[in-house]
Amino acid sequence: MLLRMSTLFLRTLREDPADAEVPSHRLLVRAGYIRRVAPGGYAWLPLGWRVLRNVEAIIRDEMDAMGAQEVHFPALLPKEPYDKSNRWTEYGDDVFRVKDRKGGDYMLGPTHEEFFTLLVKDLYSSYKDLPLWIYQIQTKFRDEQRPRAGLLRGREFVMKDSYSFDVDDAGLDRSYAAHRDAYIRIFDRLGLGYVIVSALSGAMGGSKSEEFLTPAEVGEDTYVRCTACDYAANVEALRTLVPAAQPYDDVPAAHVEDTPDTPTIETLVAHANSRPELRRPDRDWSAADTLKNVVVRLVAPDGKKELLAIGLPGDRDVDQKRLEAVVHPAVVEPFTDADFAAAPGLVRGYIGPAALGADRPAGVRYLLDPRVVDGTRWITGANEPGRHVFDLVAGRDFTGDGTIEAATVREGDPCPNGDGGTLVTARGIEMGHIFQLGRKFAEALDLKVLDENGKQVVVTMGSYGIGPSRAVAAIAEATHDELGLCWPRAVAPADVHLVATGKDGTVFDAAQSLADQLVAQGLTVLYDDRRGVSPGVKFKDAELLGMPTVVVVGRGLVDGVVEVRDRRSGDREDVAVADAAASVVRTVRT
RNA sequence: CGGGGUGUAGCGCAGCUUGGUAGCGCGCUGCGUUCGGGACGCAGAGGUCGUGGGUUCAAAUCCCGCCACCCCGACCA
Repeated sequence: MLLRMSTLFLRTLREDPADAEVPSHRLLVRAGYIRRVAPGGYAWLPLGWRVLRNVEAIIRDEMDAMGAQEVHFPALLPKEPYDKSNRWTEYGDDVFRVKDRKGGDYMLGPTHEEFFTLLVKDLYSSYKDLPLWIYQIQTKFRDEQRPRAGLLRGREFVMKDSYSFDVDDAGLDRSYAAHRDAYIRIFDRLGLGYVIVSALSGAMGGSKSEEFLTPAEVGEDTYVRCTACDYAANVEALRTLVPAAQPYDDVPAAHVEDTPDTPTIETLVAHANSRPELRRPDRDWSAADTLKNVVVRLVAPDGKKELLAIGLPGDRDVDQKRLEAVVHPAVVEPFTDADFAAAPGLVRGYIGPAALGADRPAGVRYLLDPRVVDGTRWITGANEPGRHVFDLVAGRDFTGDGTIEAATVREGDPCPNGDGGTLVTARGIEMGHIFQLGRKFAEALDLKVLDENGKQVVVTMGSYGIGPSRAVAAIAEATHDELGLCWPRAVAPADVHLVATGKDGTVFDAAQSLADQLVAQGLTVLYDDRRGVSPGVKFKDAELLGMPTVVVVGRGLVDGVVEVRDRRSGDREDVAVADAAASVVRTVRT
């Protein structure tokens, strides 16, 4: 394949586009790989399209190799199957909905669990047909609240989604493991670093799930990993290490104290430490000795509202993102001043478990941070202004309705494996997500097969996604340098960028001849055959466009050499013209 | 949805405070020179100044409304 710069549909920009912040977005636009056509929607230009197709080819290759079969669905999907899984409601405003001329409801597919399930139900009815793995590479639509960073978060994007169908849980485990292995091979081939982290299943429901994250500053996911073991998790899915229950026989009975003007944790701690009779004998009070109770309102997809109180150590906050993830598909609304005014039982700044215990206001659910185990003693609100309770013991003086993982995660927190390791945090781009769905969709849509005893059994499923369009951005993000893009060989739009410099016709003849030889060897060559364009412009473009190998035919030609450059390292080497083709082919193939 | 910002030529921007016939750089066209690190000269093409209304002899500029986009906080491949 030969791409000629003189006719390639490409315009590189000398300056950064004003609306692009993150490097991948900036460079992909500047280098003429993509153009924005709508918020969260991009046109792929020839070079960008080639990269996307290269990424897809690697994914397709590994999916086929593992034994999955490619199919393709419409993006325009009817409502009925979504009603059965309840997702027509659950998706809320996150999807595009359209009506046909007869008023029929449709959704632009954000993912396809229901339809794969129905297709299998359509055709299969025996355990002998399973396991089955089918996938597609398809355009998905989500009405993101805020598209950003170019391809990293679009409203229209490309996704490879695959689905596994098994007759039992052991089969699902095998299907999940097979996909996990295939994903590892895919990300290895794409040439970018990744971590596999435990994740929440979120909108998909189901049990086990893991994400493949590429570490990146601009990533939207925060994850933790242990310094001592291989534990890694999205912060949303982090399990807090639960301390052992503590004895409390020698803890005095809870006592209410006047604590004027202490509406915040800081003022409360300072006050407690300033009163000799309240001081601890061994050390100062700290924020971690207080129990903070935060009230929020949950709104379910069907509009039902519920009050949720969260009790957590005062040195931590409620992490909005973790909370939303845990209560999904409900959304979280703050509890406002007006709400407090309407709920006299809840005194802002002084809410304590007593108000949330047996005689709490109707409809309030009270969940505790996992660290609030039986026997822990707390300073907390007494449900009236300026008063707090001391020595309130969990399990003795109050209990919650359960626990909730919603507190902020900090560097240095203990690893949930309890091996003494501590957690460090980092950010990453979600490149892939694999789920054990279980029987949720099969039950909703009545997908059953006969087992070997002739009995009807519900099929168990997994779903597995990779975002190829996001991967293009993530690879650009991970590999670019200050000069421009810098593609790994596996996905580069061309193997070689061949630059002819000067005005001498013999230079262009030699370059053309070299291009022909490389193409004959099966390489894709991006040939800068533009006449009258200065060498500086061509070199800058070559660096911006980011082919892994750059070959310059120019002033060295009179001495019988061409220059071979490595884009990433910047290394340059002169090679005899006669050996150039063979040398470049060797470089590309190793 | 909350907060901040921006809409002027294909791209990046100035002009707006203080109203007076729309400008700069890049890119683009023609001719000539140049040719290994974003060359130069000359001559050109290209603009409903986001949009609707208002004030005024006169609006990119002042006033009111609307729209769009970008960035920062809560969702997902």
